[in-house]
Amino acid sequence: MRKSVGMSAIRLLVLGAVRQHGRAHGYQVRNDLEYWGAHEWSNAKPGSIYHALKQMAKQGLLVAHEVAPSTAGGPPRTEYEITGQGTEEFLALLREAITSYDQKMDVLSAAIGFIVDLERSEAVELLRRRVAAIEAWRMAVTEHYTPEDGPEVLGHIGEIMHLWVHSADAGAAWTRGLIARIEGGAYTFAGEGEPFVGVLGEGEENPYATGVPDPGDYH
Amino acid sequence: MRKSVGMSAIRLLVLGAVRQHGRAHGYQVRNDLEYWGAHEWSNAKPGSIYHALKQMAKQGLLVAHEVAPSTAGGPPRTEYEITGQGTEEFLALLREAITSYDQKMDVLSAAIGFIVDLERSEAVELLRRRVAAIEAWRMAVTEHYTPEDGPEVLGHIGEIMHLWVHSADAGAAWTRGLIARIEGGAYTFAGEGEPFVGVLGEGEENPYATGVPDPGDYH
DNA sequence: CCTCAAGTAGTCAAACTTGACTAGATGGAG
DNA sequence: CTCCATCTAGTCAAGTTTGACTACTTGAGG
Repeated sequence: MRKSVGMSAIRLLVLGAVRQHGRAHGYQVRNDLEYWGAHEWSNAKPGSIYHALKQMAKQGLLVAHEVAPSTAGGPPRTEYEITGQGTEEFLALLREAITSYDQKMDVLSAAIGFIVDLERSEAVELLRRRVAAIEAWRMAVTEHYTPEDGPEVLGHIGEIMHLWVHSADAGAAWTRGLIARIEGGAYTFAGEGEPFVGVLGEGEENPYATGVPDPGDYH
Repeated sequence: MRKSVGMSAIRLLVLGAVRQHGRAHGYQVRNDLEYWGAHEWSNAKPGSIYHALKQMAKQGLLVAHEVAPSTAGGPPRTEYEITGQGTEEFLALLREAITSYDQKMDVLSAAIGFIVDLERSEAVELLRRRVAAIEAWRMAVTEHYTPEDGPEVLGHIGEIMHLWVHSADAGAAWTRGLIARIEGGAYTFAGEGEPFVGVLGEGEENPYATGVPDPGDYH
């Protein structure tokens, strides 16, 4: 039994991308992630992607196939295939990412991208647990950081807590909305026929590759 | 003129903590950050803190003084003092963190902790710019990711965008609230007399050191 | 006086991230 | 035909983060 590795958006993204293709090389993963806009909301940069592939291959979650020179220019490429253990890990990461509240939006975002790989009922169940987790966190944190001498003693430092609670509430509201949409029949989940295709076909162009400026540029 | 280094919560936190003391050793910084709850909402772990201190000393933002054995047990310690360049960098980081919208809440949180180091009018001005930046980002992103064939074509992937926009809106709302409170006279800013003391005195105990479980534990 | 838990201060290797870089193939302009 | 911009696919060194570990001191209890 392998020790579970810490949550990270890249592992989930890369594992999920390889899984959707069955077999994929790094550049393909890189393109999928760009198609999903993952470079906007996560640290999905080339180096991290190739590193994750190698690492997970070493850990037995993927198997690496050495493959002949590229069919479309550039250096030869290595293809990766997901293993049984990799699939287990993927599902574990996915469930954990949806359920737990750790205010890392990149992890949640990655998980939303794969949520349809679960069955509809489980997705709803996990999202409900998420809401409960957020509420529990909120309660613990407001109780703990409410000084007996009144909130004034915190001064402006209290604003930080306020920010976190505010955005936890926003996260909870969004989650409830998503639950409602899913229960209302939106999207196609596992075992419900023709799944939504979230990957680019061969030679298909990516309409979202460029154009959204880096958020950091807004100032 | 030194090239500006990428935004990171640790650099801002550590620089600001040293600055408040005038002169501080690593363990002191570590304690301040814990007092502010920074270990809850940022990667303020021992290794990162000591690393940041050494790094910034190497870059001339801090000067390291080798100091005699600890006065209170444990190994000898190194004290750090902020330089003129360090102060400049601190203010630059602070202004940048408040103004720009990069959806990294840890950076913003750190900045809020130091916002009273600016003058009230500048704080308000920067926060207004922040709101504008969020709105600009929101507009760019909604326009760019709205397919001509209607939003259905995105499938569940569209939920990711929805999440980001939702939390941007929450961030904007919180920022507006903060602006209102500051304009309403809350808190004590630079040049307004007795500042709020955000550091622990010698031997004073930290009421918030433990007790809030890790967010990841909620699931 | 001895012990041992708790506090003090910091180090370290392993893992991860970043951004720039390499290097071959294709295809269109001149 | 040649040049060069662009795409393909990936590597690499430098920097950063993590969590476990070390080593020393104090002080309370027996």
